Amino acid sequence: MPILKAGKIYLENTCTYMYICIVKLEQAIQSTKFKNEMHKASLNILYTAWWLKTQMSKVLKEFGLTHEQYNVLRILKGKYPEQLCVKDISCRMIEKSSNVPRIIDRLVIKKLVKRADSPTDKRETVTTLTQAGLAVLAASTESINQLMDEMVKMENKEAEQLNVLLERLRGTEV
Amino acid sequence: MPILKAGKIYLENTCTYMYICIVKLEQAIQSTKFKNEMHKASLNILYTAWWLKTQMSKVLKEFGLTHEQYNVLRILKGKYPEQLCVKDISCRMIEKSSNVPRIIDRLVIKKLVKRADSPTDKRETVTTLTQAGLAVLAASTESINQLMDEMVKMENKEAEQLNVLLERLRGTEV
DNA sequence: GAAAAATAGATGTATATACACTTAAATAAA
DNA sequence: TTTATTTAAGTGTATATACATCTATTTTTC
Repeated sequence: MPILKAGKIYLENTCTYMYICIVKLEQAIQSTKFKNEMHKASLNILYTAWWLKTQMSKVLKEFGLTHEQYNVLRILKGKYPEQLCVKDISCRMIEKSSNVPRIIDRLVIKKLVKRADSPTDKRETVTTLTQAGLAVLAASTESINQLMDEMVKMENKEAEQLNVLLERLRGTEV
Repeated sequence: MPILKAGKIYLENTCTYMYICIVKLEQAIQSTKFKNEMHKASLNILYTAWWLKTQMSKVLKEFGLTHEQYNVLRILKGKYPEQLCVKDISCRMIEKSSNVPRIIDRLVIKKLVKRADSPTDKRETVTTLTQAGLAVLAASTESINQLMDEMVKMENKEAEQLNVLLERLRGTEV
């Protein structure tokens, strides 16, 4: 049962096309022999993450954002209009070792966020979205959601099952 | 049913300990509201990939290797003693946009691979593992396999199911 | 066979990652 | 209260990513 045809999709928001390309892991990394299913699953996760990131980055580029900058903006939105310090942003990042101060630097230059000294702790700096930041985030999120809907056609039940298995892989008791 | 206790594991190969830490996605990225299960699954994949890479990188560091350098060594091993040109390595990489010439540069400096001009096409350069490269790869692979066995305790059937769902997410007809 | 197009790889730049180190401020311990 | 420890953020460096561009070949087309 085909769930998505390879081909191009049109993103109304940015008036651009994206090309969807469909490949099995074996084709994608030109390998057929895996130590076992678990080893194959690890490579499959790494490849799928790269694939997701690449597709999303293409959309975000239209808005002058990188994947990590977008992640920071979304975290700030989650608590808006509250101001968040660097460590509160860091601990919510998907990739924990991201260098949040420098990502904020670039967002400040683009005037998408404002940085200020914390009134309660002089070591901390706090950051909030600007109006421009809110606008760019809203528009880019719309395109990202559209991309996801077009790109990933998966039953809700399957996605649930996938979440269970990923938690299980990481050893979480679910 | 607990499948893995959080705690430290001992890697005999490098005589080092690694700490295993178990967290659910909601804890890991401090978020409980997701647009839908599919959106949650995407974040879960990105987070799990980062988690896998981080754990593996800690082991590889003992051998002075990065995750990408290790990937190139494994690709070369797959065809050893055949010499591979840059594009043949690139198309087998998990992350396709990796800059293979520069990764090879660093492996040449470490004397883990040899680079030569291709006899058939003057544009190409071909690369093979050195004896040192083979040795480092064998030792590091042993540690990586040990890590995987300790870290990820998953039934074969579950891993199979995970592979099916990841292919389905990417739209591959399986 | 000569000109045009395509390909392989190298190189340059901005951003990000991973990790060590520094500084200033807050907290804990003496 | 003075010192020691911890914490928050920023800085520095090597490597990697994501692109764009350049050069030297090879292949295609006329």
